[in-house]
Amino acid sequence: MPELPEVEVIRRQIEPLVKGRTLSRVETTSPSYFFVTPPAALKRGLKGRQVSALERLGKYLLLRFIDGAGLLLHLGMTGQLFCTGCYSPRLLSRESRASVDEKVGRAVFKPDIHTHLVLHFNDHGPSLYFRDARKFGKVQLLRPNQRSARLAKLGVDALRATGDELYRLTRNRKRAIKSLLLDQSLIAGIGNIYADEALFVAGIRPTKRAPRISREQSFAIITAVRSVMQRSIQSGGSSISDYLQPDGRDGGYQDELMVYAREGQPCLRCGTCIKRVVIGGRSARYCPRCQR
DNA sequence: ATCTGTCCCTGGACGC
DNA sequence: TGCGTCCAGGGACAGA
Repeated sequence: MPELPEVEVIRRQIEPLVKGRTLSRVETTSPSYFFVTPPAALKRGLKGRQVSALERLGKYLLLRFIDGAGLLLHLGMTGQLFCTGCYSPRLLSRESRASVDEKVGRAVFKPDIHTHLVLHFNDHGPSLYFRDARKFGKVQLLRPNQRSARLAKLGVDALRATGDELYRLTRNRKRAIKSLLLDQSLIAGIGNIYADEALFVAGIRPTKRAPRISREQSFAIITAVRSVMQRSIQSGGSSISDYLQPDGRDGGYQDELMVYAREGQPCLRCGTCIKRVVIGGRSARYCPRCQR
């Protein structure tokens, strides 16, 4: 599922592709929970707008237009952004998602029933496709100077958070450290994968209560968050369930995971069986020996 | 402030 | 092989 590193990989690939271009036509599926802004209003509001930048805020993407308007995107759990012509062997697993391009003999993405938003540009260059099988994603059009309540709630970006900040956040809060790391209003961008991985690297058990985290441990956690995420961005993100890069390639970080999705398997450091525990309704994986 | 439960949704895992 | 059932999981929100 897309967390900060995956969203950042997407941003880096898509921004140069769309910057400076003007939207000509927008296709959508029917109104649903997915569309914070109803499809009809989206189509009206996007047409003719010129892209100035693609920003990332936590796990959100904000497509900015030169007049100050913006298109806010959240990928939820299964959201994917693709560009025209992207291809992947994985796209072949579902016939509806892709067709084999006869000329190049490979699986090229083709919009299907789960492709809820398509952005076409007036230069007839590559289009942008937002596919989301579970519709946990979100699309919202922000008018010029409209403040987004969703963005306003976000805490400091995970790549910019400091050990001091985390230490301050852990005072006077009784929750488990894992649940605190997942709280987007405190630190934005950390999801289940990177919370588990960072806590492993920092050697801290996810169930540990926030007030019991020392200043030193706060620094260790933030350092781990940063290193794990930067390494993941370099390798193209974690292709765990649905995530693919916009050009269709798999990420590489799923092969470097130490605990996430490794429940029941031996710890790669000490051989102890990786355990799973539920914290705040979300599962957490950890090594009982390496993490105290 | 925080915790719990509910909802949104569907593919994949699992049992028979 | 095939069908029914269960469930994960980010985030918004309501209610305790």
